[in-house]
Amino acid sequence: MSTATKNGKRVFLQNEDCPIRNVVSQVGDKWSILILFSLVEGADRFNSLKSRIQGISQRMLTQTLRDLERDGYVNRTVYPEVPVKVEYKLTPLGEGLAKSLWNLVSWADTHHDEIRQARENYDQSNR
Amino acid sequence: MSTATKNGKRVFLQNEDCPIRNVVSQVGDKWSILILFSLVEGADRFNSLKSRIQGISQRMLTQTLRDLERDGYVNRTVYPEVPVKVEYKLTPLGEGLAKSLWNLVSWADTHHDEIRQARENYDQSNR
DNA sequence: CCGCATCCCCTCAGATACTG
DNA sequence: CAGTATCTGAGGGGATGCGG
Repeated sequence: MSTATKNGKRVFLQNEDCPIRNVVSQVGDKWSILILFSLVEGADRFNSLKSRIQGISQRMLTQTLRDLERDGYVNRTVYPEVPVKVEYKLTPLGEGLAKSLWNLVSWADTHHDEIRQARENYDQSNR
Repeated sequence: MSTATKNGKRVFLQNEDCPIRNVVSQVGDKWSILILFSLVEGADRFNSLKSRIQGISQRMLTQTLRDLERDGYVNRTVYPEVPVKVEYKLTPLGEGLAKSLWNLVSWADTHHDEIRQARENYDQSNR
């Protein structure tokens, strides 16, 4: 895991190739997970995605899709019709990622109230 | 999941309280996961964490620990010795989060090469 | 030992306008 | 329809110096 050990404790290496960072830093941004989970239900087109992911700008949708494509999570297919149609689809790698994210998402869903409660308590104590 | 449905497709709401965003935006930052996984092995002190997480600055370690504490993932205990000793420890909530992140991390580890390969291919094609 | 305060750069991301 | 280009403000995060 790009880790070493030092007096019995795991040390996380800073280096370029830490898999945790390489994956999480991509997936952890503001939009990637939402796009990923939108595409789990099947291929979809640019503007359809845009309307399903509320609040995303055209710019960020384009950019995030490019990044996801670059990492091999998403395939982009252009259908040269008029007007143009572009479809985005998860690759097997992308489906694997989404699957391994599912735990996290359902955990987040279950414990959401608990977290919000903790935040309130903390903010009240420290003001 | 803070989602609705529109002609058979899931729509992700933009609103304040999307659990996915609330959890992922915290955990998805540059350092949180590394700290979380460092603490899975047991409570630890500030400077020990600092030396285990290579490249983290004092500022970001402090700040990220505060955020994790605020969300209820981490407990902070001050031992008024001389010099002071401060210990950080996962709460049950934090342990639950770490556990649900484990899938993702091990997936990342397994597919790291595949992703790097995809990146290289993409970068070569688009230059 | 464990922080907080300050300064400062650089990237992220929204708004807007324009193309094939 | 599916983008690209440009401008801009907000904030993430490093470096450094001080304080209990």
